[in-house]
Amino acid sequence: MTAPKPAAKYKRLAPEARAAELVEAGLRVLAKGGITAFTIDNICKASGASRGLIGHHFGGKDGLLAACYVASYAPFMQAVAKEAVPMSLAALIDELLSERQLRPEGLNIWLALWGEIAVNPALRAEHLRLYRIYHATFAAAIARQLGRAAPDDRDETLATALIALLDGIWLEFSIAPEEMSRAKARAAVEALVQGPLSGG
Amino acid sequence: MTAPKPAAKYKRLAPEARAAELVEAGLRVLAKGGITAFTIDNICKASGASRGLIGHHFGGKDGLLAACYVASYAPFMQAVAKEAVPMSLAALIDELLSERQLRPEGLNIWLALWGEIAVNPALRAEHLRLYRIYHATFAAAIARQLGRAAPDDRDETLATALIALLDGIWLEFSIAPEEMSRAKARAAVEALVQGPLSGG
DNA sequence: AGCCATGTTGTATGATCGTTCAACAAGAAT
DNA sequence: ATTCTTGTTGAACGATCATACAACATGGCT
Repeated sequence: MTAPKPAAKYKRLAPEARAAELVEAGLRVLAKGGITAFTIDNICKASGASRGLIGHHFGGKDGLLAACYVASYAPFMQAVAKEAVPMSLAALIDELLSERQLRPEGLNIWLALWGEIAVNPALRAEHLRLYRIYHATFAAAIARQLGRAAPDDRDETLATALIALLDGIWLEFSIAPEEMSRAKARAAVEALVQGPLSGG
Repeated sequence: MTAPKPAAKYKRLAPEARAAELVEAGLRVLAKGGITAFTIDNICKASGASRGLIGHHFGGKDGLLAACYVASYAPFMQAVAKEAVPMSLAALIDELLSERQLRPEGLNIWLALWGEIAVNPALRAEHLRLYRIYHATFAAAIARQLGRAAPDDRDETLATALIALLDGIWLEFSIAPEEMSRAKARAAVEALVQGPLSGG
């Protein structure tokens, strides 16, 4: 018999890998229980890691929360910010109402994070930065749709309105899925958008 | 000299009056610090009452939170549900974007409550009940605007869209007041709404 | 003036919170 | 095989959390 190899007590990960696992666990916790459930204990239990790790990798709970925010914005930014191949407005809306983006779990996360953005200055700064990119992408797509080279004031306003509309839809979809389906969302957007964007 | 009247150690209130004070204090706490700050200690400090009172009047923290939700919905319901004198759609929108309704403090409260609605079944049930009234009022106003006696499917869809749009505007207004003013809000609503509601 | 129903207080309690940190071990380097 | 860097652990800590409850005080009542 060879000497029994002692089972490793834990797996050692590269910092980025461990950070990614913690962010994922944090998002899972947010999806399930909102910001109230976002505690060191819950996150570590969800991740299978020990309590010291969040402090070690993110400096504390707030650091992890900010990382979760960035991570949950990422899919939207990825969908939106393809500068090389600018999407049409219809494609942009389709993407944001797709199953990939409009998912109740993801929206619970957003809801929890929004509540914190309103209150947490560091998170708000990060939100503003990302929002402006998001808004600019919409404005550009609208301008393109209307045959303009660059967005004018009216396009900016439409972009604001469209983002607000989509945000509101996400909101209803998350708060009360009983009253907002993906089909209803599409119908709602079409009902409001076709006027200003086709008529000119 | 007359005998010095000993200063009363506390003021005794009728249950409804005390409950109202606690709800108000709870809303103030939510506005300032979000759901995270919604603690017995903070609320009692804000209200000037002692810690036992919340349990006594609401059965616990959750009971007070539900009461806060109802209370913060009240102004909207009041603005919206004037069945005796149905408002025009324009008046309805005007009211909801007025200074009386669209205030950043109030919206911080909504944000905090929304985050809980998504997670708290009791709160969600209450939300559904109130939302349906809200939605019906919008649909009726839209139908009236379009010269119909009762709302059809298209009016229902428009009501959904309009509510989502207003929710989204409230959201942006609350999260990032730097990017959403009352004027921008009006412009955004007009930009999207004038098409389907004037053209027919 | 005394009684009494009940609104109010504040301490006690146990659970849970975020953070810290010294000891530990994994795994690459040698 | 040994060394060394550093990712990881988990107990300890003080702060704060929600709740319960026995003692207390108020204001109306008689």
